[in-house]
Amino acid sequence: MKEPGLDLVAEARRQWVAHGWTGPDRGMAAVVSLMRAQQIVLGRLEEVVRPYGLSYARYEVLTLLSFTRRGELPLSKIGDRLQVHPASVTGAVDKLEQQGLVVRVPHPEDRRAVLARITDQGRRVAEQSTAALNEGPFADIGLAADQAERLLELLAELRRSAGDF
Amino acid sequence: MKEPGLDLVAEARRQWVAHGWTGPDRGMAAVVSLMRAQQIVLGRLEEVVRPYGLSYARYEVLTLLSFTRRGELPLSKIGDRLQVHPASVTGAVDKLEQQGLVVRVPHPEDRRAVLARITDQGRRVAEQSTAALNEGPFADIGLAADQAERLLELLAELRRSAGDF
DNA sequence: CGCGCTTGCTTGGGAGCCAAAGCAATGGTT
DNA sequence: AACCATTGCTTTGGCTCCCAAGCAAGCGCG
Repeated sequence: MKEPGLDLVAEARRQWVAHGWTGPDRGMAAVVSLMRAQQIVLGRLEEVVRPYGLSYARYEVLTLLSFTRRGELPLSKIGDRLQVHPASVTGAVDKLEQQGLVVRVPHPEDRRAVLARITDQGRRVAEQSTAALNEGPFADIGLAADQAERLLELLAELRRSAGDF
Repeated sequence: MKEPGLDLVAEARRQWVAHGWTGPDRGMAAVVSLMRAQQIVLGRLEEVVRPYGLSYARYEVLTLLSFTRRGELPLSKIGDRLQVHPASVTGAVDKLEQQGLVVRVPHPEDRRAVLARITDQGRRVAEQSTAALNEGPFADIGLAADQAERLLELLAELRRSAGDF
């Protein structure tokens, strides 16, 4: 047994209140919950996707490409859509390229830009890993459907108020 | 202006539905929201805490220590409470130690164990950074109080069903 | 007693993210 | 046409997290 039975977030919140920090205690608890939940969920995703030789970050890139008309996108667009730093995109594409799931091709009009294009093998891997995610973590995130929907709304509200869209 | 006005999560969900993946689309959207929200929130926290020479990870360690009776804890306990890998704790304590916010002292009974003890300076930094967080991100996470509370509950439920406690 | 499993920490390596700097190509301005 | 700010990508370096391996100390069992 390694289960302390205690909710660490509730524990932290009690500390906050005990120190007289009532008010911020709610936000603190929400923040800590968020971090922890993300950690758990991401762990699951990585697990599911690993057998396909992917990390979740690279899975996102691959899937994004598979959704585009021509299967290609400038790296900058990838960064925009996925909300990650250009350097991260470079790294992900490097790895995907050396795995043969993507190739870099020059942009036909803008010689500064580079397109990442998904390969046939890349498409196969994208399909398979998506299927695995759809059957696993995406099918059940540990909440009832209406709860998941409500969570989604609250997170959207949080993101909205942070200017995410 | 660089605001596309579009919610990228809603966009992804549309793609899912368009591909006939209805059902998992909800979980997918919830997961992606969660990741994005965490990214946003963590970014805020790092920002607030940086002026004190801390990262959020190290802030957590420091605060945890400040809450204990004697201001010290074996590294293993820190890992348990914060739910992070032992190697991460070693790294965080290394850094805190070289910043003079913490010292390593031998465990009086178990010679394998090492205690991290917060220093006076560490306490000051912990206080100040906590105050900053309490006035900033913790006071307002971008949701009304009842919404934040509801979010907290949903995340707790998610964590619970993942066996987090 | 002593062998062996467990526990506690550290080290080394991989991967991700970000910030800042460098370089090339663009494109608007004068 | 010449200039210079902007854009697109890469590189380097810092930080976090994890895994796996290594080593020391504790503990339990025959």
